[in-house]
Amino acid sequence: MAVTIKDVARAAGVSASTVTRALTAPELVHPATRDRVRQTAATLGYHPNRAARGLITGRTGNLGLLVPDLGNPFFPSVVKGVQARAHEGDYAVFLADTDEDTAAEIGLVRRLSKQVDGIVLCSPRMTDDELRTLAADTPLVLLNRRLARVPSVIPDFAEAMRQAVSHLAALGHRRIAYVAGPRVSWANRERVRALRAAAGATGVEVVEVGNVMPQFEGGVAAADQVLAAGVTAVIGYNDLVALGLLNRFTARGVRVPGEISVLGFDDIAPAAMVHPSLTTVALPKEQAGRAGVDLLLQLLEQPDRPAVRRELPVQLMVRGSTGPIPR
Amino acid sequence: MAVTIKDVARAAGVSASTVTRALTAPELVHPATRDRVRQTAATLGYHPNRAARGLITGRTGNLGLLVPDLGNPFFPSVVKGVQARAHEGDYAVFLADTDEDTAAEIGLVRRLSKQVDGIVLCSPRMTDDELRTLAADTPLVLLNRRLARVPSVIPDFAEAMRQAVSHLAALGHRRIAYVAGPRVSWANRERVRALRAAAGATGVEVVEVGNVMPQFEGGVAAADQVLAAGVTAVIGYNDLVALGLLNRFTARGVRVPGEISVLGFDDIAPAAMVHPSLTTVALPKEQAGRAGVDLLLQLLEQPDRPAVRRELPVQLMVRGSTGPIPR
DNA sequence: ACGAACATCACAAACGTTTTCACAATTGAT
DNA sequence: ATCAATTGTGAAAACGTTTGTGATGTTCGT
Repeated sequence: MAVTIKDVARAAGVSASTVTRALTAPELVHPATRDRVRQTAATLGYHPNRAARGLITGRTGNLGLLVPDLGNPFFPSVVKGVQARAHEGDYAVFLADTDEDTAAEIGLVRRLSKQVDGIVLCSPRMTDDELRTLAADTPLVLLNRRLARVPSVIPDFAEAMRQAVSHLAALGHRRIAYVAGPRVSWANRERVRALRAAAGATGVEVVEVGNVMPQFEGGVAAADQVLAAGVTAVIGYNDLVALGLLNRFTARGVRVPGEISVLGFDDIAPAAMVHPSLTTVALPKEQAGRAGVDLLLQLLEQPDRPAVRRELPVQLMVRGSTGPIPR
Repeated sequence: MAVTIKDVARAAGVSASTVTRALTAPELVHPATRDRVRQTAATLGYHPNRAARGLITGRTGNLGLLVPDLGNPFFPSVVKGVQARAHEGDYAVFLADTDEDTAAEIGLVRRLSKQVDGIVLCSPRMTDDELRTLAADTPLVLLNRRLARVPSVIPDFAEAMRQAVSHLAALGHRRIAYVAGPRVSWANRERVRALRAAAGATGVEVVEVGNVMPQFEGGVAAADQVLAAGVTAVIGYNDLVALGLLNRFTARGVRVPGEISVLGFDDIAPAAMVHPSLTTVALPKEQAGRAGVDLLLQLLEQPDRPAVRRELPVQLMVRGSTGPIPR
């Protein structure tokens, strides 16, 4: 059926091993035969069978990517970045969605790990120990999560919160709310810490409102508590939560930013589609995906190099949902 | 390193072939040895090497999925459905994003086709002929596209437009605009046809406004033309376009639905997040993904069965962006 | 009690590569 | 002119499975 290496060998009048070398180790064969082999391979439309190659080399040429929820536009953006970089390196990408389910997460990693050379884990929900166990078996890179001795790429949370809080402080806000994401989310804990630091430095008081799912509905659910807290601004765990807040405020007739300012995190597309548009701290999503693959490919080439930790820049996007405090 | 079939064979005191049969053709081995083999395989944590298996069986256990743009929330939903159904059937999924690029689309299919048993093509932009050529080489299932002799799953466009137009007609609208999507989009052509039929049957006049990219920006760009066309309602090619229209209308101070009603297509999550929320025709996204995999698995089992064409039900979601005509 | 049919299993070949090893031919140094 | 080193190539083994064939022992009908 498909054209194999033997077909090429026969057509070019050489042995199979020469064909292999002509294609993968050009310096080992005579330039003349190399060109001839490559030529016939091209005309015959030969492509090496990756399964056969993988069998002997132990490499699949595939990467795995796990995300907690494709329904959050944040993750498709990351996926795009991963795809782009992976294809450049001639890797294909297995994608799996864990639906925010920790158990499913571990199972999927185990399953994937047999079929890929390495895995990019985006915003994993599992514990540090579980993570470390997996990292011992499989080359792993973490996105939005930091763990000793495992390569990771994370946004600059501290700077992000500094920008957010400075912006609100400059508008006169002195008492703000933070709607927290899932308790198991490392990113949430990190944001809280960064927020406290930034708020402390600026003399802004922070009220924390319960843990919600990192979704639109979570924001809707938290909105009334936020209003009851007597604050003049609120920062959502992420844009979806902030959009939920915005939606509920509008539905209740609370003017944004007239009566309360709303600030998000991520800068997903819908943030710019609503009215008022959402002020948010933009995280480099595609870039994070690309960086993740970069680190993974490095790890595959030099497995015992100390783990790299890459921190990505962030940028506050000032839009319509933040304004001066009510006077 | 990893535990192989020989390890299991040795531990169970049988030959490798017996191990294989105990696991894949249980009726061929004695129940006692079958159980013993399975038991030792389990305790040793044996999992067959898929590359090796693929080499001999010619099957990879992998599926490919191509989508035009992960940035449109419609597609992540489809991806979720595909994933879910594929994992049930013990298949893993290669995902690729073509970025609305026809050339990339063909290249990616060719590349993927070597590594998968079949491909789900979602809203492909290539021509019928190109599609047919590919379908001759690789098991293919089409989503949102119909083509003779190729299995496909499509929403019931005719019914969708009937529901949309009836809704608007009942609100008194007699002259409406349609903002068209990409000219190369089969779905766009199909929607136009269905819209004309529905409008003709209801006595509603339709104004078509240029072809735009199926994105938020496309809707924003078309909004002013729509207003200039002197219509009382507008249907967007999809929700993103409709959200763009909505956004621009709001920015210009045009009241929705007071002065103009807006209707979308798809029912993506952001449609319910904006204010006013977007009336739209919901397409079964996850279900479409699942159905696509269903058809693909059928095709793999019975390659020369006549191609199935599955039509999925749709549902108008009436929300805040449509209302009675201005009086 | 005898051969046919069957059940149960092991052996070996095959899948398409890569890689090790060895061999021949050529080159360079003495 | 001789030997060592180098270059270019082929044969064969290996990767971990599945599957065809055949061997052995058992069951059954007569």
